[in-house]
Amino acid sequence: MENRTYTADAEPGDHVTVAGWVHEIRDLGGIAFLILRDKTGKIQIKFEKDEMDDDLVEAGLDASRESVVSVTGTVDEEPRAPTGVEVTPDGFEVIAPADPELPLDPSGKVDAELPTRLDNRTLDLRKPDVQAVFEIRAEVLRAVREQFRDEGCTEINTPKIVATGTEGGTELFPISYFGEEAFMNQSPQLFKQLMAGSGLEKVFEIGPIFRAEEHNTPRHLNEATSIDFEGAFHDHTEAMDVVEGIVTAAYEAVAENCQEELELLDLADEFEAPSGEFPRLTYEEALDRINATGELDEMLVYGDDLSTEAERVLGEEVGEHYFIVDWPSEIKPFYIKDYDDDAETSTGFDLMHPRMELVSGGQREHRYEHLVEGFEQQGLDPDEFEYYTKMFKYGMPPHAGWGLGGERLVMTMLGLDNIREAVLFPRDRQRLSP
RNA sequence: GCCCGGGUGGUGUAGUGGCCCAUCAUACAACCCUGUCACGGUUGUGACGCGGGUUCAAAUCCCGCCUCGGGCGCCA
Repeated sequence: MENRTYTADAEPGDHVTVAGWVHEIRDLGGIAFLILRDKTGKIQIKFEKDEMDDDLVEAGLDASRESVVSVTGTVDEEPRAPTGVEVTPDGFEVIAPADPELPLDPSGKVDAELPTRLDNRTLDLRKPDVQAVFEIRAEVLRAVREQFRDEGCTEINTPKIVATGTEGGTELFPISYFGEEAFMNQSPQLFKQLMAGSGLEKVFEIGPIFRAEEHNTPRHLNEATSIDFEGAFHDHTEAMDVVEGIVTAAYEAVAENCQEELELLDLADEFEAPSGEFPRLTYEEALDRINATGELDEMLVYGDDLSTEAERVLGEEVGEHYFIVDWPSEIKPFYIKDYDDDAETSTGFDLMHPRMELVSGGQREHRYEHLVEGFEQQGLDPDEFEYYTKMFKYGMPPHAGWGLGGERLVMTMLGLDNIREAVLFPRDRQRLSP
């Protein structure tokens, strides 16, 4: 739109055209105010009934809330106006009227529940605090990319339509691929490993992953954004160094570049980037600390996986991001390498936020025979994964990597109650549209 | 997959057998009001998820269905 001025840029003395949505109309009788909202904020438009053209006043006051309008007029300094300036219009046009009956209230006077908000995401995202979440999400992704690039990683994009599942375990969405059975990929795991063995060596991918699990919780999605890393000649401790850098960079970028958004979310005072070095608890230390709290009905013993409750208890105990390392091999996937001097202990690790798991990773099994053996022990047919395993015959370096849940990162960073708030159009057990 | 708990005007709610042709807020409509900033005031509009059952009487109790949220498992 030519000659459009953002409301935030309207200076006293200017003659401007502002365009946006009708936020509210307050009619006081002889004088009325229309509050116009755009991406940058709000501005007050003044209608003085005795002193202005009747048609202009009528057009302005007849506009329904959330209609898109453009207003041309003079900007004046006005201490009584909410932003200190107001526009006296000489032109007013309704560009796109809004039905007076709105499915939710973008002015935020009346709350709407999450399903209502998600059904009407466009209107929901007219609320500044909702916008702030997605501005921050964008900044997180930008900072993560920059940090990876600074570390010499190459961004890759791998197929989301695949012939076979990644590593077994989670359920996959089946699709028909020209009549052939195919699946939506649950993880870029196998492909990024193949690239770690290529000349690219250090790669990352930010992309969707699909999981057909019928869970129904505030921290699961069936389509999520995974931030993945894989590095050749990395061991698991070096991979943990990388994830520390990534998570810290994301927090620092938000602290530095998103003050306005943090204020909208009432987080400006408390928001703090982590130190950059997360405690690395061994699995056994984690068990001891959980058991020491006495909060669990039953003491955990070696070999137990950590239940949701155990994770919560440990999170409260540690109070910051932390790693759990040195898991028993039996409860970590076969493609994660065991220690060379201790076949019972895995190099797998998890990065935890006090509220939930954020990352899982480890050093990969790069030895061809061990890998094929692992497939067989899992009851998987190595032939189906031949496209993958065969590359381990042609010089596959030791490598390590991890996957970080993008929405979980944003959710825990901002203290969101529900992961769906961190996605524009979430896909969950109940929701396939919009 | 197993287990809980919900669905009342457009939105968010009150109401757990008769006091309910259903409360309040917001919205919408009309009128009054020249400095609002969640403007205020008066009047009005608008709802018990669907189907069946129990009862003299059902928003309220029972059954089925639809639908939503949550807990666990599992995971990012």
